[in-house]
Amino acid sequence: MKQPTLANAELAVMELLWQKDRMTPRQIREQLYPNASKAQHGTVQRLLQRLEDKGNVERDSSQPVLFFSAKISRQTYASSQLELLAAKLTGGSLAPLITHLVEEKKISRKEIERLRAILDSPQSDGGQA
Amino acid sequence: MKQPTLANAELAVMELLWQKDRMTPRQIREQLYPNASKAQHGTVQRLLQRLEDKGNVERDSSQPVLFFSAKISRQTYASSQLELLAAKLTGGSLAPLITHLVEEKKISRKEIERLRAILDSPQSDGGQA
DNA sequence: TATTATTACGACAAAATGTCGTAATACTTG
DNA sequence: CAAGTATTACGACATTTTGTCGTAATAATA
Repeated sequence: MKQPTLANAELAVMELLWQKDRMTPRQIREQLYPNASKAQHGTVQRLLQRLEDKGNVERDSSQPVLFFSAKISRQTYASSQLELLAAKLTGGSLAPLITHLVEEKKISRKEIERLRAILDSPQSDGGQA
Repeated sequence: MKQPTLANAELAVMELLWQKDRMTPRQIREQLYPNASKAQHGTVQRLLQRLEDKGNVERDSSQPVLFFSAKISRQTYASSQLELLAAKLTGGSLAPLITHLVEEKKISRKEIERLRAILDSPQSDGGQA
């Protein structure tokens, strides 16, 4: 469950997969390297393989061509990174992080309203201690 | 203002400085490497220097011995990392991160109450758009 | 069956990280 | 004051991580 932090190039691949749901290595390469030089085929393959090793991506070999898709959603990844951050810096608690941003007025009123709405929603009544 | 992400060994030093306010390199070494071998003097010095370069730490040379102290508080650093995370993954917005955690019940009720309290506090009414 | 696309995988260069050694400086004490 | 010790600055590596590329093997297609 603890997602390792992804490097930039890896994240760029995930970004694509979060948008298009499933892509072939070729499609990914064309997006990442528009000037599609011959060499970059391997680069993409390499990144995909590493992402697969880390469990962020999964392949579908049932088709004539390979397809890759995100196994971890953007929000799942983002949240796990947030948990990681909290674990490393604030004993796992989010409150200190948010508090500081609020005090420094780094969060807009609109954003605060959104957060309030989230916390007031029904789902937020089921958390375990 | 954009704090670069600190590496583990660097963070370990910051951890000490966040607790003790100011320390000499020697004190830091004794904490980090209890079996104080001769070699580790330089390691600590190196870490301190890098942290200073990154602006996370500052030195006080006015005393007979050097003193280092955190220039960036834990919360400032933590929050800036949170902003970084949001910028990279959710277009700068915190709502999706929190939402997901709430939905997955990764946030305890107690924590939710704390967050509510924060967002309901007076300070949270001054944010810019 | 040639030709081309696809896939797997090894190899590297560059950068970041963690560690150590040493030379220079300051300090202490016999 | 001189010898020894602690302190500091800084350079040098070994390791890891990242980003990139090449090539050999396989599959698809004309």
